[in-house]
Amino acid sequence: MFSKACEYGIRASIFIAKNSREGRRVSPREISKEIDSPQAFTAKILQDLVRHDVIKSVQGAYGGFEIDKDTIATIKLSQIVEAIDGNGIYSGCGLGLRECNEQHPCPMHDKFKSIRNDLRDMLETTNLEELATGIKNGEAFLKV
Amino acid sequence: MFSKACEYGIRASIFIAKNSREGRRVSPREISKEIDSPQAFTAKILQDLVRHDVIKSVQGAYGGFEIDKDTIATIKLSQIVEAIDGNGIYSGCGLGLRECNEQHPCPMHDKFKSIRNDLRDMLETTNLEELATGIKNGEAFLKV
DNA sequence: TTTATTTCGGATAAATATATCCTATTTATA
DNA sequence: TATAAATAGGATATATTTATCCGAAATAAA
Repeated sequence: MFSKACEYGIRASIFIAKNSREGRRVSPREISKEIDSPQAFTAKILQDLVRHDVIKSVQGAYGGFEIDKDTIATIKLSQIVEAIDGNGIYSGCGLGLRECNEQHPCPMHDKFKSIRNDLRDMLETTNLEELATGIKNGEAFLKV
Repeated sequence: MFSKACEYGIRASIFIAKNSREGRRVSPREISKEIDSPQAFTAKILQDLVRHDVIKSVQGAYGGFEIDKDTIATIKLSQIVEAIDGNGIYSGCGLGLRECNEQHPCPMHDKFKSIRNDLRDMLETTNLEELATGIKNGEAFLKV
């Protein structure tokens, strides 16, 4: 469904959100340890998310990654997915046709449309705040 | 969502189904032309579908690919997807956790579950017969 | 100002997915 | 039986994704 990079990116963002709420900046080392992902690769993805204004980085000693406390609830999953995988997952054709729409549909078009829309709605209505809360409460996990 | 191989595989299967209904066997050359896919690569995927008993091949002169007329309506999209991509798309965790279930859920687990289930239902209740009908009636397309 | 720590970014490697090429094997028909 | 046409399958090439390594730049604190 999502690329590895995107999976790591979402998990990392949730972990950063949880720690930012507690006022803690985190490093790629700590992130990759807590979400069980390759460190250097995860660092690249984090830089990507910084460039897309999903998270913030602070360079130099005592630096790390963080998210402004008051924006955590405004960051939607769709922003992370679009930053890393683009929006093809919920805008492209399920059978890979370049042009697929009501006027020129692929055979799966109608059946696929509702699933794609549900996926888009879910990504656009889920924010980092609620996901981070699940982790904090110990109801959900970021690894294993 | 699906791999290129899987997209080609579904489109090819629909094209074969449409032609088999009309009693015509088709070659990889004709298939790849009609679904706009790379010929040799498509041929590999067809062999895969033969091994998984989704389609049938007839070797030698006047051979080609076909589907028994009476089984066309029984072949579900899920069979094609599983043959090529496996069932990870609607059984795995959205965030890539090896173990993700009610007892040990990822933060997206509940929200993702319904979408995954809808996708699985769609793939399991859609058969080649109905998809081929759309093509035959000119209501749907396999390329562009 | 020096040092230790940390992100940034380029280069490279490894793994996987996608695509092509060529030959062997099969088989209907002349 | 010979031939032509077709799938089967191995070898290889290319592109993309995933992953690692290393040095440069930034920065807080000693």
